Amino acid sequence: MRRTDRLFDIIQILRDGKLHRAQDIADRLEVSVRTIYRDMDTLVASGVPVEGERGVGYMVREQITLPPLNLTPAELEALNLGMAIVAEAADPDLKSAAESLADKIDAVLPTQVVAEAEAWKFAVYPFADAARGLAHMAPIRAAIKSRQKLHLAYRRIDGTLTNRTIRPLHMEYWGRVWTLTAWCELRAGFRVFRIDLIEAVTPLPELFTDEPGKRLSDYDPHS
Amino acid sequence: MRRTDRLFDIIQILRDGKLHRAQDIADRLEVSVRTIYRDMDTLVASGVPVEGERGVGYMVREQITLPPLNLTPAELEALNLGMAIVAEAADPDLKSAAESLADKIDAVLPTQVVAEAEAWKFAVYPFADAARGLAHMAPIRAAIKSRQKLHLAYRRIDGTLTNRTIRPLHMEYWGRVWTLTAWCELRAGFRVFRIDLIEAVTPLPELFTDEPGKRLSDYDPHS
DNA sequence: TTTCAACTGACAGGTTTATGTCAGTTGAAG
DNA sequence: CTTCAACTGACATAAACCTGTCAGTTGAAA
Repeated sequence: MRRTDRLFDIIQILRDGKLHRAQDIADRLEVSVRTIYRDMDTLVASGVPVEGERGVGYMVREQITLPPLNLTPAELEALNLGMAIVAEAADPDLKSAAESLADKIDAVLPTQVVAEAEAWKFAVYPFADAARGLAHMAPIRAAIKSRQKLHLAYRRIDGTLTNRTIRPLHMEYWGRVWTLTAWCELRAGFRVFRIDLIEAVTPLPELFTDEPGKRLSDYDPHS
Repeated sequence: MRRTDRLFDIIQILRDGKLHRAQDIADRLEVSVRTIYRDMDTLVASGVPVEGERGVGYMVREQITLPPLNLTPAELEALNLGMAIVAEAADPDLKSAAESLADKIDAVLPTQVVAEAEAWKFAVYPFADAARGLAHMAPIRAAIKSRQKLHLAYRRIDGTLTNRTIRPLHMEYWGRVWTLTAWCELRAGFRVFRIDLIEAVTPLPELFTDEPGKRLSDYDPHS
């Protein structure tokens, strides 16, 4: 984890909003300049808003601390996802909070609670490998909802690229990867795809209806 | 990432709820039995409910698909965290959903929306390394809220173990690590601690009040 | 057009991590 | 008490990853 530590340190150094030369950072962290350049690559790829200018140095584009985030009804989808992730946390409070949700949904959010929750803000940055494949999730989610067929370019683990037309049925999160369960028209059977291995998603004009044998409820992973 | 792929494959194999011998899994994935035993360790440590019985084989304790999760007002804290994480996603829909929250909080959640959101469920498993340090978050959060001093046993990156009494002020998430910003009584200054490097948190009976110079609003990372 | 510092590619050495092999032990069931 | 297969520890090798060095190129500003 030594490298992770250094990436974190670099963010802390840049956080002051001032200009920093790679050389100086390298000296301070006792690594070579080349390593700093590589680290900067990683940070940029991870979404940290740092900008390097030739002949000048590095500086963060915007202040790294974000305003407090709060929540809304219309984003219940996003919330559901968030809760699934939070339930993953080892923190027992958060875990049980996320797990005891089902029966209280239609209640009102008292504004008073909101003020309390402002006690902390989050400065959140995506880190590249965690985000792999997430770009496909929006069209997939939309297609599940609208019952729209999809065309997938899917790269199997052995490297083979396959093309399929599918009926998207269900997404699941497995802690490391997301999967898409679908009825595959080509193979005439249910298939589970890893979303991070999908190369391209193309929504097709064709819609699908519930047909016996092709519904999610017909899918039995035991068989 | 080859190993990650295999861990995922193992989960898929076990998912059928049937009995599997390490030997068979090893053959199928073309690795040695010993490697499978090591993988099983990792999966168990990551919270996958798999059980091995000597002389028998491996089987998952419960079905891996969970019922749909929904949300509640009382867990606004958990939600806030969840949204922070969701905002991290590259998925533009989810991102904007999470980002456009602030002004709609006091609204009601119409039950109608809820039904729609049931379109997907999540099977969520913690994976060990992501969870490091999360165990401390509950007491820290509680202490921030109740303005209670904390005693920290903190291991610096160089390995040194230090003991400090602090006023916990603020938690932040940096994509890789959580930090705790606090006023350190020992050093009489603001310090930022990485939560994953905290060895132990002990809430002290002593409370603290806002004192000029020791409040979060007095903390200026630029200085 | 010179200087500065960001940036890139290639290669080599070192460290860390993953895996296989081997030689055991353990607990349950027959 | 024998069998089965989960499990453990130790060690060696192989693969992956990280880092430094070197020899460049590029873009902006003075």
